[in-house]
Amino acid sequence: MEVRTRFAPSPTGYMHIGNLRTALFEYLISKKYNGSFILRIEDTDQKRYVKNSEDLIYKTLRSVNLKHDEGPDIGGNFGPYVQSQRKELYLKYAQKLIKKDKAYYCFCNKNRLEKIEGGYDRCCRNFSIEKINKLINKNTSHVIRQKIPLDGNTSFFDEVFGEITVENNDLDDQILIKTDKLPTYNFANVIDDHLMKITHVVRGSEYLSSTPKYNLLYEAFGWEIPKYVHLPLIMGKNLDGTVSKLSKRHGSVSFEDLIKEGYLPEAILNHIVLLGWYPNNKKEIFSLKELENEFSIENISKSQSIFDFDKLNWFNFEYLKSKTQNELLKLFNFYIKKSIDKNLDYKKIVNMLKNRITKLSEIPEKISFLDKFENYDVNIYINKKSKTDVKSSFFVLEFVLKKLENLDDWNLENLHDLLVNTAKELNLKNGAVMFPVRIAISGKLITPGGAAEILDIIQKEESIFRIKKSIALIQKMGFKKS
RNA sequence: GGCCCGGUGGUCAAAAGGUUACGACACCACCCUUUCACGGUGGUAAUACGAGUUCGAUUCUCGUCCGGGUCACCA
Repeated sequence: MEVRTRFAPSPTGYMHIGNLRTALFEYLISKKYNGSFILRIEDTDQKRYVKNSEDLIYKTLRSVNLKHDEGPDIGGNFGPYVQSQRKELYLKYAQKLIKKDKAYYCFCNKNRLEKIEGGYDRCCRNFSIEKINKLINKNTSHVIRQKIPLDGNTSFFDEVFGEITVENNDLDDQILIKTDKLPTYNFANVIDDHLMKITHVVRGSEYLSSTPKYNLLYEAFGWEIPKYVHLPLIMGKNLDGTVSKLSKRHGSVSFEDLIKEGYLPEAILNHIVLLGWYPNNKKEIFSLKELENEFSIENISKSQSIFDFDKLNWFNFEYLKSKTQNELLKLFNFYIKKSIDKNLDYKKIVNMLKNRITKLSEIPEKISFLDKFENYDVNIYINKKSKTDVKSSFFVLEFVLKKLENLDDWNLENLHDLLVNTAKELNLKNGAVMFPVRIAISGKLITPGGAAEILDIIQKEESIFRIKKSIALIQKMGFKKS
């Protein structure tokens, strides 16, 4: 039998990282067994519907390369793939259940329900046919509820968690069809999964406790029960140290937020696949193709995991490192433009930034000094290791300035040599020259890149200008020429 | 609170009765170095607790504790 999995997001406006991870696992399971990955939109809650969020779902799946084989946009043999377009179907099946005495009409209004303590009291469960007909003829609004057995227990087998048994007593007569005639999530899920021939129901473990009700439904219909694969939850750490289901208060937890922060889709995917699954080897960096081969249901873990931004940073850094200069140029372009107005060589900036950033959003702040030169505290010239102070720096700068003014062929190699030779000439450590020059042209104690690199990027005219300015600054603020 | 699930360093996690308890991230130190990074080397740090089963428990059983999930006309 063909393995079929489905990703069934609700169009609520953003892609939660936990949802994406579920989609990933569903995709991987289908690929692992050469099966199909189906996309189904679950829009039965008209109140929460956010317009155009289907587009966001498509866009997200595309950007992480999770291609679906069937779905609203590409069709398939089991459509329609949007639940609101399947409305009549659910009602029909619910009525079938009523005939089988596995479901019943409930006429309780919300007011009454709210007053009952301890959940629904099953007051409509045993209404006579006459009474029901009368109420329906009077157009009394109603829902359809599942008729859960009053005693006994229900077991199901989960591929990750194993056998789980609960007392039927603990299950409530959940609503199948709402007053608006649309199905609830739990009901629509069962119907659609069966009709779409889904073999593996993959979802977060928050659904573990409602799964017995699913089984009862499948049994009532006489349908084959799919394999359940419940995934351990992704958690977030709260400010007070406690943990809870990953949500907005934990920071950026939607895919699009993470992208905005400058994380790469591949890095995000790689990070979340390792949250709840582990490979048989010690490997950590996986391409999607590799995952398709190596993924296995047996290696899904049971315990929840915390979404760790440090680790994500590391993954992002690793993926950034593996990019070519051209790829980086494309990736960095937008962020460099944010803080650079001048016409500088972006390639050089990329080279300088490489290995120095973990996420793209760090770029603007890191390189703004290339564009704007601001006054600074001259005390930053004092450095033990480089054996520099304000006075020595002043001397070096004046010395180097003349040499730079005479340098015609302004390139990285020549600049580097010039500085090294200067140090030799003055009988100083390299650092004693590099350090003050770097500060003089950047105005910063810490910069990405060294003196030669920065000189090369901002070019001769600006370099000379900045050094002169720095010399003047030292004279004015700290050290009087003797 | 009832029910369900889980519990190995700060985080992710390997070890499916016998190990000096693997590895990665983070952290720290040192080396390299032109600041910061990168890179290299090394280090700190864990089986929640208590009983049992066993020659021997991280591993099996039970209890306690802790954590999480769920109890909607939301998904």
